[in-house]
Amino acid sequence: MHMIPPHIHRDFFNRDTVTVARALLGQLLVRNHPDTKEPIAGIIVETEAYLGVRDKAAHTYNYHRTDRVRTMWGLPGHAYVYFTYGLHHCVNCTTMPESTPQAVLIRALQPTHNLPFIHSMRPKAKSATNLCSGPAKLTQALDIARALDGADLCSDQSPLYIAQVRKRSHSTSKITASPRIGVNYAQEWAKKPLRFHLTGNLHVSRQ
DNA sequence: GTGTCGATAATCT
DNA sequence: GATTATCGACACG
Repeated sequence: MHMIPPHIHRDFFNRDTVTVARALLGQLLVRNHPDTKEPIAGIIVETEAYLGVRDKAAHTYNYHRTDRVRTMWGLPGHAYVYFTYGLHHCVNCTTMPESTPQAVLIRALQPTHNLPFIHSMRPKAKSATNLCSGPAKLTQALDIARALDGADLCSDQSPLYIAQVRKRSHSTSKITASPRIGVNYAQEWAKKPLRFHLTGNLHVSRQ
């Protein structure tokens, strides 16, 4: 595509987590990778809110605090990257002030920048809408792993950051809310509408 | 298009 | 030793 807009301000993340999850839709996730001159990026089209110590689906439920989730307890606007299912990485944006361990999981991107790199990392993807249509697909596509845990999302010098495409108050597309994916163990928290996606977008993990 | 199932290892009990 | 904020392959039709 074309020029990448400026990086987002930390205040953006220092807000209610559901507000951030909705406001992130339409913004750009940008990866500065040492092996490629051009940034790799895509529009965020699907997110989930994880509401910290009282949310039974959150990694920080019941004040859980170990090395893995250290980043979630820190400042807003940082990448919380975790490894799961023995195979996959997923990336979150931390929200709320320090010591309020909440985050937004990025679940899908619409690729916009450096498509050759994305295709090289996802050689078996059968269609353009299958490149980044899931939380572990997009970390494969952008080569995001545990080494990026704690990266500052509010600097264009960072290996991973968010660029602000639209103003926080101005919505360009309709947003659909639905239950989060893969959290059936979380009892009453499994049904809450904490997943958000751009209505009708073809790059989401599911409609 | 749908559904089922195995892979695989860090993390926590 | 059990669990897991997933994916891709394969079987259907």
